[in-house]
Amino acid sequence: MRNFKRKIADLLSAILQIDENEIYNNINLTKEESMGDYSFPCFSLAKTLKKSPIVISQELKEKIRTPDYIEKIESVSGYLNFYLDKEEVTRTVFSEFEEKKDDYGRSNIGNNKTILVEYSSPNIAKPFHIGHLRTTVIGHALYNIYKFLGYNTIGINHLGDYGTQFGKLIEAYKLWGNEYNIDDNPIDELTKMYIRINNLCEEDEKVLDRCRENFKLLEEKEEYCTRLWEKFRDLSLKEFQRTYDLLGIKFDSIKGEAFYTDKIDEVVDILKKNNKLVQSEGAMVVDLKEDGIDTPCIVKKSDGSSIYATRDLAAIIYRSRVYDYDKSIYVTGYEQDFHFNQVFKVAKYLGLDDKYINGLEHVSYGMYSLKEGKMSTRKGNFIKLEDILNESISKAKQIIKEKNPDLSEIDEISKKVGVGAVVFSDLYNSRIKDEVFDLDEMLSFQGETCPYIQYMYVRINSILSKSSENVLLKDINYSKLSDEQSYSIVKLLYNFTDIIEQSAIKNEPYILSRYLIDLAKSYSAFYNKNKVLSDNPDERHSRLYLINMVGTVLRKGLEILGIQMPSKM
RNA sequence: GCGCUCGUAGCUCAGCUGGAUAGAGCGUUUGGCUACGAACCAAAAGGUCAGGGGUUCGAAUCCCUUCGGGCGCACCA
Repeated sequence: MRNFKRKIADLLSAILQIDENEIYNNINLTKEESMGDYSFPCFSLAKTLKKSPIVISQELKEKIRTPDYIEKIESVSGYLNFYLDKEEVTRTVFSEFEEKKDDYGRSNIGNNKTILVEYSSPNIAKPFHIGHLRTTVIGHALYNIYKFLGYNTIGINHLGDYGTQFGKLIEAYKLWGNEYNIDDNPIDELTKMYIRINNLCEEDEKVLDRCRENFKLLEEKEEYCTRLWEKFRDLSLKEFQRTYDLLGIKFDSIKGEAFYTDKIDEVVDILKKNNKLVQSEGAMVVDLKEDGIDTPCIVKKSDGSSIYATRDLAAIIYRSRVYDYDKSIYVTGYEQDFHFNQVFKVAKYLGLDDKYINGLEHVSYGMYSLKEGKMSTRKGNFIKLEDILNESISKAKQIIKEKNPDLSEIDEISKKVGVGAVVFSDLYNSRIKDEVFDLDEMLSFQGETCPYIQYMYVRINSILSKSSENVLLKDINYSKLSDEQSYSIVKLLYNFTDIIEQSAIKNEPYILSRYLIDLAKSYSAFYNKNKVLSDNPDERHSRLYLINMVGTVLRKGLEILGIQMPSKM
């Protein structure tokens, strides 16, 4: 059994006659190595036991028969500190790795439950800009995290391929179609048209009405509009694919909002049947006052066409039937908090099993802004993601040429390093933080960055290939790994599964990112203090095994974040 | 106006369900390549945790309040 904290909780529970889970929750990891591995604060017991915390901890210490996995127990000013036996911990970690190797850290707590991850979801005919970076990389990382935990995971790209915006584009094409060459350079040209039509709409309300009318025609499958829409869609998808290829992302399902067009009638029917649909200012809405939301949710606009929310509701019904999901998360910016709040409330009235409703979760993240201000496609104020990735790749290439001119496969490696740097920088902070786009910071290769992790891995690799020894578990002398640097690596490795689980519980990939930095850092400190290829065979074997583990976890960890590990750089 | 959210070192951010002296990276200063890759390591300086109350043995963390930033509040997505 690997859970030392649990063991300590059981130990204390037996003596104190307190529920072991309560004790388990009160046991902390210590802050510093000098205070041991785990600590149990005795302050809350003072009242019931009518003794001072200091006395309690001292008495506890005397009552506990120190088990063999614990080196010593100390009572320090009201805390009971447990020092685990380092060899025992190391042995536990090593034997687990020996058994699982590349699957070290993988678990099956997901129990094959189905989880849907909706992410990326760019808008057709608009540039794939850095604003889409977050949903794309956070979603992809969560997708991999859940998969690693044994969930049946489905990645969904819910394209923004519908809505009034297409009415606008169709109108623009009608007006100026012959002025733009959308076949050669689709997104750029369509964007220009989009900006131009938006300006016209602002000047002239009648143009906006014609745009809405176009969308209504599209929804009614009118031939001209549909054909045009299909063309825009195909051209855009082809262009987006280049970015997805750079990022190495594939989806299990790519369906746009348009896919749900013929499914919105059912939504309307169900809501009607459940007496939830009311007329308001010409539109069909669901009143949500009872649910604590003042603004009603529009299901049909006054012209009878559908709206974002309607299509999301249709998607919920569809996905419950097709995937029978247990959980369904939506990775979008927090400006959509209100929207999803509404949709999830309305979803309660669709007559679906509670499981589908309770499984809905909006995973939101902060905004990207430019130094010049907010990004806006309409104002032409954006930076294309593809450009950033390519810039990072060429920067990586330049550095590699400088530092390692003889390296072969330089293009492949530059791609891994360059793309990794951008992706990682976006996965390094908690989702909710707003970010001001800073190219220098994003393309930084020093300090807490992806290239730092990759660099540590590459150095591990180079040591491993220098020694051709195949170290077996029986060759290891655990006493050679009790120094501060080695043991702090062991403790980090011990935590790997827990870190992945935490990332999933909070839907926060940064927990994993920061862990990988910690591990890389602690490897670097170890490396500077210990010679791996020591003349002493016991030392050499033990260290080789240890650094092989570090390398494996670093590689696996980055892979889960959606980043490739180079073997040289 | 109402709702949500954020405010920690010069900058960018961690700080787990409240626990011991608030931590990293960048930047600044200093030292380290005749040990396996210096995209590295070691060390120093740098904080009234936005302000004020409260709960608690104990608060950056929980509650209230003020201030400041961001986002949202029906026919866009």
